Amino acid sequence: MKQKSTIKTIRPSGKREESFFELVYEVARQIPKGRVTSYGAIAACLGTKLSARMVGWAMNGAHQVRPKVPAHRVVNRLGILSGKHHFGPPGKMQELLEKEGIKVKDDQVVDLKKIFWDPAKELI
DNA sequence: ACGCTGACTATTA
DNA sequence: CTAATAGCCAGCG
Repeated sequence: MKQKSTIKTIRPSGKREESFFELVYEVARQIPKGRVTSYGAIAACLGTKLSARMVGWAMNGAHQVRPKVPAHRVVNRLGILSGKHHFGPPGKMQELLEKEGIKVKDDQVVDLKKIFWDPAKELI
């Protein structure tokens, strides 16, 4: 897999392109500080719960999207920091989470059930 | 237009 | 937990 970025069409300069990604970004920005959510939860909120992969794919472009998207608050259903390697320097994602009060142990969020934020219920 | 890829999830073994 | 399989869908060559 030597694929490079490939994400560019998501942000046409000067034109607000409403795509699947934009919806993911909006939901991700709504995540309260000190809380986390899963790709499946976001996907479910968008109506495409069967396509959690697309959420992760969207997060891939979140780095270049403004305003910044708290992708570090998005983990997989087990609370594992599956996207830490895409965050740039490995360990940065965990550092950000711990900075917000989220405990991370062995690349996995502690007390996931307590800090889990469901967009389908909290965000209407 | 077709095939490949991917930061997921669920199920089965 | 791991490994394999299947489903899902947008973007790119």
